[in-house]
Parts: sequence; C-alpha cells; structure tokens
Amino acid sequence: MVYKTSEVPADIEIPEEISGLRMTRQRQEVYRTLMQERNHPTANDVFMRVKDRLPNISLATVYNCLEALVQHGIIRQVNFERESSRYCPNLSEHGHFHDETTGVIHDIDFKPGVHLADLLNLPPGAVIEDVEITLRGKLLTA
Amino acid sequence: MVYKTSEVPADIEIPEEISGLRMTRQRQEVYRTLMQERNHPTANDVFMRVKDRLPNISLATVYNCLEALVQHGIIRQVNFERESSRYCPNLSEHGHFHDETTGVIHDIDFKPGVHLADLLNLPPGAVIEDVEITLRGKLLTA
DNA sequence: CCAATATCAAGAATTATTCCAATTATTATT
DNA sequence: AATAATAATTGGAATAATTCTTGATATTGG
Ligand SMILES: [Mn+2]
Ligand SMILES: [Mn+2]
Ligand SMILES: [Zn+2]
Ligand SMILES: [Zn+2]
Repeated sequence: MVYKTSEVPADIEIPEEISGLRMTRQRQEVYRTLMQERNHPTANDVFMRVKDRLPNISLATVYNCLEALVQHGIIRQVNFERESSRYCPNLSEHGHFHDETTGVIHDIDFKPGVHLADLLNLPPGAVIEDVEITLRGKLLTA
Repeated sequence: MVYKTSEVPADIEIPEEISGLRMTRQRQEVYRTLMQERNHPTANDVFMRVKDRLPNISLATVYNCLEALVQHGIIRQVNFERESSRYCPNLSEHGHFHDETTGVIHDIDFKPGVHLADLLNLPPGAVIEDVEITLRGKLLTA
C-alpha cells in the first residue's frame, strides 16, 4: 500500500520537499530513522526500524528511498571493504573509523584548517567531486 | 590440474616464498599479472590474463591467490563504492583517484612529510591499522 | 475529472564472492 | 624412497546484497 503524503503525522519537522525531491511518507521515515540512529545503519537496519511505523514498506522501497536521498545530497553512502553499504546523515566533510573490536563506526573530523586535497599530489587537471576516508583499527579503552 | 611448483619457467624472478606464503605457480602468475598490469584489475581481469599462461586455472583459485597475497601484505585490495574489488601491487602509502570519464584509476601520493593520521581528530585510544583514501572526479585534459 | 508522471510493493533476477567436496601437490616423517 | 599429514587447486553450487520488473497506487497539473 502507498501512503498518502497528506497524512503525515504532526510530529515530523521534515519539509515536504528537499532540493527538488518529493518527500513521501516512506522517504520521510527513512530519513527520520537515519537522523535518530546515528550509527551508520545498513539498508536492512533501516528497513527493520522503519517497519515499526510503516509496517507495509518493502526493502526495495528502502533501497529506493536511500538512493534518492543520496542522489539529492541529503545523506551519504558509506562503504567498508565489501560489507553492506551504510548510510550517514552527517553532511559535514568527515571520514569514518571502523573499530574492529566493537564494530562501531565513528565519524572523524579533520583538524581545523586541514584540506585534504591540498596534501595530495593530484594529477594536473583533476577535479575532485567526492572524497572518502576510511580508517580501520581498534579503540583501546584501557 | 595443479602445476608443480618445480616447473616454474626461468624468466620469473619471484622467490619461492614471500613472508611465509608458499609461492605456487598460480600465486606467481597472479602476482606477475598485477606487477605487469598496473591498472588495478578486478579478480576477473586477472583471471582472464592468467589464463593465457595457466589455461586450467579457476576463478576460485584467482580469488584464493588474491586473498592470500592480500593477507600476507604483498598486494592491496581496493574498493570503489560497490564495484568489484580491484588489486594493487603498490605497497607505498597512497590513495586512489577514480576518473569517471575514462574509468582509469590513478595512484595518488601524499605530498612529502604529510601523515594523514596527524590531521584527523581521532578518538583517544584509536590505533589505526589501515587507511583508505578514495577520490572520485574528472580529469580535464583541455 | 483526466491524463501524465512518479512512487511503491512483491518477488524474481543479477552478480561478485564464498563455500564445498573431490583431486592433486607439497611437506614432513619413518 | 614410501607413507602420512597438510595445503592448494578446481569446478560447481550456494550466498547475499542489490537491482530489476511489473502491476498497483498516488500525485500533479491542466
Ligand atoms: Mn523493531
Ligand atoms: Mn587473453
Ligand atoms: Zn558518518
Ligand atoms: Zn594503487
């Protein structure tokens, strides 16, 4: 079943349209889940959570919504090795540290004033559209 | 058919054992291919090339060999988004720039003296075991 | 209201990679 | 050298994340 966008509950503060993307009920709930659970969930994680609110949503729709949100620059897709893609609503430039002990993924910011592209020997004429920084290691709690 | 390691042709300069890994004929040919074709081939690319020399090699073996070489730090596995894994024999610390126009992947070095981990706000206690830097964009030739 | 377009749902299809079982090769032991 | 134990290879089956397809439903604009 497709939910009418006009039946959106009152407690949502997500606009009806973001940068040209129609915010359907499904897209809103997918986006809300990412905003509430900032632990870089997979499509399936999102699917399970969104089902609490939209019991009839399909996994394909979650994938469609995530892709639409990524395409419009509202969220970011994050990949570790060959694992399932994860999704992140943090739009500030940041990298990801994957703690192998706990599985937790930490957002990593640059120190102030650092611009990665300045530190690389890029080939002349290179126009960078996207940068991904991935760190793998352990977080010692001792 | 399994090739006897003793029947290795004379023009190979790869040692019989590298850091504890038995260099079988299959592993030698996989490694040789990576050294000769520095364009970050996929497992299937390697498979097709190696078949010229070992017509009976299987794709599973190519995957096995690549994994063994990666595990022993002899080559690196490189991932772009959700595409097939690619493999790189360049062991110096470097990143990868994926030119979307041509599909070519360029090795990217840091400018001298740059150490990425120094520029990031890592959580206290983080021990980094691996860093991956991936750039996507276009190489203007004009 | 109507037509055109967009979105959704369910399940099938795709595909890179891994797994499995049988065979062959290598190494260690007698 | 023969034998036993271990490791590697092969071909095909299995896996699993993602994408595709198709029919239904919703939205938009006239
Ligand atoms: Mn639940
Ligand atoms: Mn060929
Ligand atoms: Zn993030
Ligand atoms: Zn490389």
